[in-house]
Amino acid sequence: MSSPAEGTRERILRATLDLMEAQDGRGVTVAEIAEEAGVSRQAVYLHFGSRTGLMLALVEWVDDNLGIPDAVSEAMCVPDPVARFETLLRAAAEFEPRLAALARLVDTARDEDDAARAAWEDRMEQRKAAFTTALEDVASAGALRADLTPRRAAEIVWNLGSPASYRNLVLDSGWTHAEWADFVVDAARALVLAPE
Amino acid sequence: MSSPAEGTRERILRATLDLMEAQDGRGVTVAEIAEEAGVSRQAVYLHFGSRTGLMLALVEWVDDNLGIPDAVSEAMCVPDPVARFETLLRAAAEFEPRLAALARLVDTARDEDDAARAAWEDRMEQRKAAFTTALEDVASAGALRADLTPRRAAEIVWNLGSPASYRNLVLDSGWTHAEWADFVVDAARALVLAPE
DNA sequence: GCCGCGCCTTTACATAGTGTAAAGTTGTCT
DNA sequence: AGACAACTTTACACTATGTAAAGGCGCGGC
Repeated sequence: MSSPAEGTRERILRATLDLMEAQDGRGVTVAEIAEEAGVSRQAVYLHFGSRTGLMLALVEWVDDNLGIPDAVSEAMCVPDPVARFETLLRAAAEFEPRLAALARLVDTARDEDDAARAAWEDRMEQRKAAFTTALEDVASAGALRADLTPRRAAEIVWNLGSPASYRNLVLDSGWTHAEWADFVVDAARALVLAPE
Repeated sequence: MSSPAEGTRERILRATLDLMEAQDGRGVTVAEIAEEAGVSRQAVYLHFGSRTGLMLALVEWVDDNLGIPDAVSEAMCVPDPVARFETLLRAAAEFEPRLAALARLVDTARDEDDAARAAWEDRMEQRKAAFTTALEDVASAGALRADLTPRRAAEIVWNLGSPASYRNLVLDSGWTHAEWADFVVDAARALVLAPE
């Protein structure tokens, strides 16, 4: 992990994530990141072009290094559509804490930066798409509430498990992560699945 | 109440709100605000001390000028506790669009500014407190779900109707405001009220 | 050996926005 | 007229982002 093979680029990305988690995503400057990574400030610009470029790279890097694809493909193996959907949702909820600081940073940046905005919306869209697919199967099995389309149900579920929801309930209202994850799954069940 | 001082102060606040709504809360500078209000940049600092001070004043000003207290006290007159709670929630949902741009600005600022953070959290806390009170009456009437405290139920409801939820579903997912408001009320009913 | 090249450092500078300081202007009240 | 408050003007300090340019240094190939 921390072998000499870890290049400057990785060191910068790791330093950024570390600082963000330590400072809860607040006011992390390029100079601080460079110092934390033990490189010059210019090295950051050489690798990422700008603060925004760094953040976009970070979003991708975190996605690729947090095991999210694994968890998703594992969830896909569950045979029953309803159970599959709930497994997927729970997996998403599981990753939320690690994503929270990142979400906060990008969310702040997207107010000022169109590229960051686009990248973030793309990530969120992928998430909605994953829920939509899972919920199409749920609908085929007749287990979706009659007045909802899979897409609309996916938007409801995505909202329930979004970084914003995590922030509201865990970071700002003092819930534990486990309480929040249970709530997300229960609420999704109550709101988008057909009553039995 | 109509001294020249009040006039300038109000012009600045109105200009800030106008610019925020026009630019969706993105990158509004003190210089722009001053120009829009037709005053010097220093006048803003004379009145509000800092950008943060301006935002805090704006939050209060908007609260006092959007008719929110009226709507709340009106909701309080509904006799049945459950109907009262739902009226309160619907009133809150009704004000969300006007609050959304403001929420965005303050939400961005609170990542970097402790005073803005505190002020915003205070407002949100008041909102949760209002729901808590309403839900205590619901609980007394035996209409709250058995496994929830009024406070916890209030947090769930507040999250459902929060600026973050509005942003997720209306601004980012293309729901209409009416669809969102209906969803918030229906979801609150399903999640915190006892099944009949 | 040494040349070139990629990677990084150092230093300097341009720009934008926040916030402070201080002197000057203007209208109003007495 | 004179005092006062509100506001303007000008100037400056500071911080953060981003750009520019020149130089150091190790490493593989000739």
